[in-house]
Amino acid sequence: MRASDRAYAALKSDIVEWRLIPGTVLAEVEQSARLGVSRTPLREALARLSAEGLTAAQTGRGVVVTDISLAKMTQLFDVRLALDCKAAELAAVHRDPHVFTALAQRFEAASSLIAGADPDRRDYYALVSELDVAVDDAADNQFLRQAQGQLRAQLVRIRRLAKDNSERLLASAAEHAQIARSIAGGNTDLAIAATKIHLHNSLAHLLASKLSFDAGFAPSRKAHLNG
Amino acid sequence: MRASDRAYAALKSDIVEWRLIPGTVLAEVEQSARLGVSRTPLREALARLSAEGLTAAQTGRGVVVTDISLAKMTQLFDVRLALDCKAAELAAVHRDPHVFTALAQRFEAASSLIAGADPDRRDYYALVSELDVAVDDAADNQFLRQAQGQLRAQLVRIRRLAKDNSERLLASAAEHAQIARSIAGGNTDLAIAATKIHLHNSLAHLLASKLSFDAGFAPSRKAHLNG
DNA sequence: TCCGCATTCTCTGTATACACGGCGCGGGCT
DNA sequence: AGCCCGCGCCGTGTATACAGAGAATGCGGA
Repeated sequence: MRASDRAYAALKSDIVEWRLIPGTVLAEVEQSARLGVSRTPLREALARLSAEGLTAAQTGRGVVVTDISLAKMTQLFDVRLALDCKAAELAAVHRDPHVFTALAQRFEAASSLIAGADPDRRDYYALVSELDVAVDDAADNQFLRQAQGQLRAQLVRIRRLAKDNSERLLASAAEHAQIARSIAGGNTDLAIAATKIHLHNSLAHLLASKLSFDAGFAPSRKAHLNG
Repeated sequence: MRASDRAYAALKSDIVEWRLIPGTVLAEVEQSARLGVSRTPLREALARLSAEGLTAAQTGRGVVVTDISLAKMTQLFDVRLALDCKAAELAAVHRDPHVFTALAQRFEAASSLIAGADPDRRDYYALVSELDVAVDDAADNQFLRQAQGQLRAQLVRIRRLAKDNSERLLASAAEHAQIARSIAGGNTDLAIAATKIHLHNSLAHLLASKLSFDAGFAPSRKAHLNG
């Protein structure tokens, strides 16, 4: 694997998992030393991250990890609403029914995943990713896939803010199961409706979590600067 | 201005204006010599172009200018339908009525622009861009803006394939006027409907142009390779 | 004559050295 | 004592040198 790919993957992982918090300045020499690559591939990695919006280039001061405001989360979900609904619509037309029926069944049995010991619920989120990939594959649209990819990087980072209690996750699983069943049935209207429902509930949950997160943990902006 | 920015702008211009046709291999040393920059900033420019989908990195053989198939045009407009409708919807909510009323009036008087001498209709397309920018500004959504930006780069290139006769351009102007008036009126449903109409007609026109273009000018794939 | 292998050549990927610019700090002047 | 100017350092932006990998071509054998 190329050094620039390793640097990109490492930085992206560090950002979405909050090891590098918003506001952190990513100096080239510092990061290249930390990651064990030279400045050239690191610059390529930073350019890719900036194109995805995970970092932003500040004139003279290098690139900084972007922050996530309430307004941005709402904006993100506005675009997700448009893209995910279109993806669900296209997938419902071109889908292989067996694939989505199988996914629906796994979501309907997801309570075992959610009840598991892992506090990060990796098994459950892996299943969600499987559905995302299946929808992308069925939609078969490279532009849609590309646009979705950029949004999902932000989304994984936002997810860490959410208080993922079992209650919400069980509801989320049911919503995903509804989406998968609708796509399996080839019902575009239903697939779109189910997607709208899910995104609405997800955003509502995230906004509530973000409010309590800001209130309880990082009330001032200073906490973002001493990374 | 930075050398990487100049290289990016020059290459992007060369690609969207068909001076570099699809299939052309952009070797780093060759292009860096042609553009008068060194390989490092050129690589950054190529990376940005590849992220936008105007070029694609082929393992070992460098980056090549991507081609535009009928299927890709349809895919592109599927995503545009989702994003432009969402943009129109958001713009209709947050708009400044005066801005869009003025734009609607200019589109209604656009026959003078279309009747002009310029075969490329730059004045008219500049007006279209003004509307795009106004919608983006009114929608006020950075993620939407980012996704739109990537699609529009492809679109400008596709536009060059279209046989822009006065008839279609007059109809297009009327459709844009309808969109602007709907947004000015704050009517989201109407703005979405007008956008759908316009995109449908645009795609139909482009597909017809592409068919005759492929049939009359580049029937074989060889023409893409000797760039 | 055709297929396969090896060699060579070119191109990418990476590292490093250098230049330019901005920002901060310290000293001097008012 | 406060403000302004200048010097120095750190940071990015660019150029270039080097190494490794992949593809094309040519030669030899079947």
